[in-house]
Amino acid sequence: MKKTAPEAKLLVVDDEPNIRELLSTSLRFAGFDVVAAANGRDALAAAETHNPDLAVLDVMLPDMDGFTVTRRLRAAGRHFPVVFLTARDDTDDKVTGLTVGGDDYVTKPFSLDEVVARIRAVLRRTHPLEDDDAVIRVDDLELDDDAHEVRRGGETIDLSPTEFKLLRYLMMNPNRVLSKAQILDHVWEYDFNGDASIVESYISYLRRKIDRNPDAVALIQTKRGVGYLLRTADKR
Amino acid sequence: MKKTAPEAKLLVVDDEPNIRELLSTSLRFAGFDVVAAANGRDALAAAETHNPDLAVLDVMLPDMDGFTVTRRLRAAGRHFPVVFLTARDDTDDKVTGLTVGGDDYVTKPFSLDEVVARIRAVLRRTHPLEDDDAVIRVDDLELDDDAHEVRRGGETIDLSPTEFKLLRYLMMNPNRVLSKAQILDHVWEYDFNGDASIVESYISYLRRKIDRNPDAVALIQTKRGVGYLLRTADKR
DNA sequence: CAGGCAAAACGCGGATACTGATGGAGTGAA
DNA sequence: TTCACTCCATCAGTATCCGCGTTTTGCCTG
Repeated sequence: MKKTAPEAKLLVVDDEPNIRELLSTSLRFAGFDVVAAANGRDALAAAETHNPDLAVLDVMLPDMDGFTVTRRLRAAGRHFPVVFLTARDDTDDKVTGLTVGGDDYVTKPFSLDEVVARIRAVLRRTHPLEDDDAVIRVDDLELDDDAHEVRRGGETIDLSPTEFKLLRYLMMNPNRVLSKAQILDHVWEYDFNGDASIVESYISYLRRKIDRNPDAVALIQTKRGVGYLLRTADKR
Repeated sequence: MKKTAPEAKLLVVDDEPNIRELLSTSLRFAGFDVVAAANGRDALAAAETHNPDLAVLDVMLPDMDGFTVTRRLRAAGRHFPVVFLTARDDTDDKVTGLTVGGDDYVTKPFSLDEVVARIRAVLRRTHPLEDDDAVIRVDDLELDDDAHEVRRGGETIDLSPTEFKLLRYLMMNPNRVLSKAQILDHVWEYDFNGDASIVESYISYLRRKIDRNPDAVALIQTKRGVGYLLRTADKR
């Protein structure tokens, strides 16, 4: 997994231990420096102590809701951005105002890769200094996260949301075999309980769209019995 | 979001914590340097201490009204412009006279993007030095904020107020996908609690007026499942 | 070494749910 | 009245996921 150049410090706040662990672990693995808290009170204290660059904040906490936490943080002079976690049905209609300022939100159940991508996007917007680009490149393949657009050799390729997330995951890990289980864990929502054959289907969809030229070396390769791999041309 | 080049310092005064927070956060993100106050007394003190370039001032404050605050500021030799926040049902005679100097006013409930635009407009008028232009251009599309006018290829296009605000938001963020939630948060008034499908309607209206030529590449593009995007032709 | 076998991967087709585009009705304000 | 705005219903087009039959591949055995 590509690391963010200067490691940003994140504060993860969720009362469900499973989610908190899941997030902490994968964000840490993504190269972030992670501090976790289980409720609003601890979150405020942790913010004071660690002064994070961004917070991932569940809106439903046992002691106070995420908005209150945010308001108190801001009142205390902490102006780092927040990525809110909300239940899917809260968001569709009611809860608004989550994207004000540099903030953003992700609905539960989320896919891990999606959360990482959103966090990176928010950090990119609020710390525009770094030359950290929204575009990932592998060979003549370009994936632009801001525009949500994929090009191969300049040609725009149209992908469905899941195809896009899958390709992004592959492109973040070029020349590394990714098992179907890994792909499921990162790209699909964490409560998905279908089987891994769905990954085969989506790999097949992707191949049809990005590896349509049968003469060229395929970017997506199968490692039978192990997983899949996105290969760069200049690799051996 | 486009930032203002030389950061101007703003004083935000409102007694409702939510509004104060909402404004502070989004103005800060818009590139301003923000100081906030909850009442007239604190506002006067803050003006002394921080010497802002502009104040955003609620006319209804617990201790004194916004006009009194302004009068005292002026008496103290502070002549920075003020953008007043007023209730929609305030009588006209109260509101007239607000715009006499370089001042302006916005009615509550406001749209965040609208407030930012008005503040920029006032600053533009009072600090004409900066090469900060009132005209946003994307391809052959021009939006003139001062004249409140939109042209495509020289041809003037007539838009309703909401259509105008929506287009402005899109044009301020070219080549970036904007979700319906983001659009609602920035373009609609903060107390709007209808659902996001209204955005679809307005996108549809805009397309009819702006992308009426079916042969040309559409400026407004749909990213299914993600949001909308205003595309520039010269995409790298 | 050839042939056969089984597991893995693939591709297709279809059920189902969802998303977005659009037209029209209702409401309220100028 | 007319214009903006909002909401709703409908329709078409997509996306997702699963199941099943086919193909490929690696391996084992004779």
